[in-house]
Amino acid sequence: MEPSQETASLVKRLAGPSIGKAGLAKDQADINRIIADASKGSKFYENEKKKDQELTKKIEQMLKLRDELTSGADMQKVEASVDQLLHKLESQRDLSQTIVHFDLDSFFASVEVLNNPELGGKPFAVGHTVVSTASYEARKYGVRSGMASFIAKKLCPELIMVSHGMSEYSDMSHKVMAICKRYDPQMCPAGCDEGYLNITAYCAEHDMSPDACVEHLRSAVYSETKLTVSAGIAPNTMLAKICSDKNKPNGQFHLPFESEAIVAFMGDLSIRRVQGIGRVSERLLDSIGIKTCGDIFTYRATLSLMDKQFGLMHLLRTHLGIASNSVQPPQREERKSIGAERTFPPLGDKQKILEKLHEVCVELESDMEETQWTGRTITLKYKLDTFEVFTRAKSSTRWISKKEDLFAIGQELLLPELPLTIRLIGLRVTKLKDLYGPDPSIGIKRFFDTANGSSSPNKKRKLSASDQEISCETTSNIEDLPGPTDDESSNPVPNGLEATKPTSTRSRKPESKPRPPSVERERHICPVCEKKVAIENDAFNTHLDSCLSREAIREAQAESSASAESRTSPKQGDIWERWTKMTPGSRNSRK
DNA sequence: GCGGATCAC
DNA sequence: TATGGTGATCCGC
Repeated sequence: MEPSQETASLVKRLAGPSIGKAGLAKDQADINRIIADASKGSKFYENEKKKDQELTKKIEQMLKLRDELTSGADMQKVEASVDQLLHKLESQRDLSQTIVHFDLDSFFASVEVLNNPELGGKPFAVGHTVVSTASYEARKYGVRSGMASFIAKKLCPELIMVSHGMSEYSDMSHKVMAICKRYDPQMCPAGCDEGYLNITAYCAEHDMSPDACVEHLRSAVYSETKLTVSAGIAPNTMLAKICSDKNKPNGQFHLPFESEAIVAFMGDLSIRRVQGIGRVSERLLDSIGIKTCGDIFTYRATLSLMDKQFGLMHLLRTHLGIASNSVQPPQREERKSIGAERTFPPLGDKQKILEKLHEVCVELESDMEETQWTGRTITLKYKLDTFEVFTRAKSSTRWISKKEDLFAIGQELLLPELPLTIRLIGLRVTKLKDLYGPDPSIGIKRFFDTANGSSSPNKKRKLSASDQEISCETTSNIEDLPGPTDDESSNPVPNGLEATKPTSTRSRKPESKPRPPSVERERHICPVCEKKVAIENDAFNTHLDSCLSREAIREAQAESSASAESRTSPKQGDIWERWTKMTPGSRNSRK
């Protein structure tokens, strides 16, 4: 056998991001070999190789830095100071909430089997050029989500490819989410096939153990949809998510709610399993000796010296198994961007490329109209036939949402870059403004559409701070309340410095966790919906606008039972839209 | 504010 | 023959 040219890291990289997340098959080395061979020579392969080599170089530099930092430091002393931090973190551990993460088993594939029982027991995959979901039979061959279909075929020649049935997935997902909401009305969906619940109240009210509650949930989902779901039960979202994988498929896992057991559980857990640590961070950490969450403790002094590179606090919390235990549905006003992008066979002709840009503009306009957003900053994204990705952005003084405007700015950004051979074009709009209202003719649009427009004569006529105060203070409620009740978003890992000093020692219900000063944001309670809202950057304006509009809807409906629904529907829409649009041309049903 | 990178799903 | 789309965040400048 000829020795392969690839480094171990490249072979692993080519196997895709989902490998290493799940348990790896015993013959994973053979599988990786097949994947690398099938990829070899392609532009995709060359780009992956380039990225892999750049990362290797970055690691070399990082190790040099580590040696400099550690050689000049009193490691014992550093360790002692980290141990103090650990002690402080441990003292803040909150085991009072019961958090559940649920996850439908191979969701798309399971729905396909329901609709076409012939597929049962066969190796098949949902997707077109790329595998979205593989059936468990296909996974035995090494077929994984995100894998190019032609590679999946090489791994499993009998593989059946099935195209997406998005509307069916949509229906099923809605059903499942509705069932889960019975156990916590504040359920937070995390995509179409998973989500988080806080079942503390439900268990208390129904005098039920967490295990029984989750059994009940899973059996309800199965009896009402014939879909199986796995779940994890733990004191916070990070642990619950990890636990839901433990007895997959169709199982549940309950982590003991005890500090020692939790730290032991984390001890031999691969660092890759924790949210926010992807393939790159895995390699970076591996290079300094960290493979498991237990290794974080071993190398705590090094991590402390390299806080900037690794984010010490987050890793310490991870080692201890401490994370947010707050579960909240996403808020509409939290949205930061809306965009569209499309891949196509590589094009070099300027006119053809502009046609693609136009198509993207048409789609984006339609999405922005449907979801009632407008924005000021346009970012063009393009991918060359070499798979290299670039972005170019431009901020406008006007609110952009029409395809003509999108296209004009898109062209302005793209034309100076040409000539190029391009395989993907995308546009994204940021600096958003919410236009959501019950009726566009009487909605926010009418009052504020021209408010910030440079073309508008009454310039800067936007709802100012003093305007806010009027509407808010008359309802007498705007005051800094006892601090944020949830913070610590379940968002990606901050890979940077975190405060070592609590800003507050006040304890509160879901979790008492100090917020780093650098992240401290002012929040006020909205007089309408009584939720806390960031006050800066127009966010409060935006929120209040939409909230008042929703209030108007509710009053018009004069139907108290519908009020909760009407308040939450826009948020759900956002999440929904996020995954509904996962695949191009599959919004409706398959062909 | 911009551009590159990383990550989740 | 052939490797997705949406959205978020962070860092360095």
